[in-house]
Amino acid sequence: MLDLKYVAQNFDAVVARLQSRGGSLDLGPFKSLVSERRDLYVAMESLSARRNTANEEMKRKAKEDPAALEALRGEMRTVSQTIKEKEARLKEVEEELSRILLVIPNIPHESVPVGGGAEDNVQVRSWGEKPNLPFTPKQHFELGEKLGMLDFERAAKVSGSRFAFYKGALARLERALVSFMIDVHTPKGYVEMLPPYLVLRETMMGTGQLPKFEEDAFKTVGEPERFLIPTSEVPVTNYHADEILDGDQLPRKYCAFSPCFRAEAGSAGKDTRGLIRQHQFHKVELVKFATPDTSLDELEKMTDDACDILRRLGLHHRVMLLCTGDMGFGARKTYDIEVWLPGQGTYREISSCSDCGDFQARRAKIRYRAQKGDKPQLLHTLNGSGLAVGRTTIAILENYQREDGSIAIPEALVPYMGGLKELRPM
RNA sequence: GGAGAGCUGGCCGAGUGGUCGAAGGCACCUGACUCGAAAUCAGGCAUACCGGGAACGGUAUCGUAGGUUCGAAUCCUACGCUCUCCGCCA
Repeated sequence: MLDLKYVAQNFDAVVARLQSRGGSLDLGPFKSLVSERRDLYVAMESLSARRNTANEEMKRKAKEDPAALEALRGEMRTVSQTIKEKEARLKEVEEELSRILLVIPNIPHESVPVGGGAEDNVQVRSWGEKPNLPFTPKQHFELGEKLGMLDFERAAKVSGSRFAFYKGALARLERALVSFMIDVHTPKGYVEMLPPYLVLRETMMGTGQLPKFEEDAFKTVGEPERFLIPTSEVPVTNYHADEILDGDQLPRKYCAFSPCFRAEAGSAGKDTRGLIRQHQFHKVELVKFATPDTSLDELEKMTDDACDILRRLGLHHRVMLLCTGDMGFGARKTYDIEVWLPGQGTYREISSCSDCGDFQARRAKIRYRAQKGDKPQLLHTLNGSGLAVGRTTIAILENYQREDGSIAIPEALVPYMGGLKELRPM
């Protein structure tokens, strides 16, 4: 959420910056609501001040002058009534304002290239090379099914489309990747976290998934309603909601494994085969809480921490700086890491690392105190996949495939696989 | 799910209709004392918004939302959360 005062004071500049993200932006009656809000506050405050002084008088007159007390009581009755009416209107105005503010995306940082979509993203670096496979590489789902280790048909029977059963050594590989990733991150200062997978509406509001993207989330029935997390960014970022952290404890770094649940509304027909786009997948997420002056630097480090996993697995990848039109709702700057998939013959996103500035912190009320005695101020939140586990499994299948359909296991994972060095049909 | 107790400032905790933004303590900051520190003493110390150059003044906030009242931390209603006991359960 953007700062009300900031938007009001820099209205045209803000609108211009937001339009670079593309899409429609309707700030509606924002400006008139802001001035009405202000007028209401002024009126209410002077009425309240009047009531408070009258109450002082009444305390005294209660004993000395019962007649005057009655007169005052009558007057105050109407004053109180007026205050209540103004209060009611103010509530409406504020609700309307926050309805508007809550669906405004973050303002892109000035270092973000302006562009309309993925084609305007800028490659900032790459690592490794495409593997030189002397045969026509297969896609991961074909490899997985031939191994007898991926079963989409039975998953559809049990759960509908966009689900999968992993079996045998491939299930173990997914589990091994989780442990491996966490073990790489924690020595770098990320505190391991196992978060709740169901969260309240206000938690989804805090990180920006709601109110705008409700159709993307799975929701439980019954009271209170809860949402299946689309990423552990949601519970972990909100872990510090309504808190004031000490400046000398920043940055705080967390690393959380969780399944992620996404309705994938609006992606009908996209990536329908295989593991690329499922309703449920695993992710190891990195979350940081940083001071405003360090957050961009922390974003660079976080992106590199995510890349480190791919380097250790020997997977060729590139880092893309997203343009204004391709960034997520809460981000002010985002790097996507794209891994090379030989079977698909394309790069696919395997991680997305974002600096959200104070956008989420304002929603979730996460602040810090730079020095003892200083005023609390909003901190900056960052999050990034480190990595999407299912897509890492895909990358291993496609990059380490052999002509006979077996899969070599990257050396770094062998200890996590109990010494197993390859996947063979079961 | 049932019964009971509770929810007050960074923390602990007093406060049952006006004198309460809220005693006292801890923590923290400043000053005195000290070579320095500890101890002690004095003072300060919530957040947000509005007005003001500032000093300062105003308004709101005692789990949340309503209600009663001229006036609510205090009374009433609902809800949430925490703790204890019982039941159930991986």
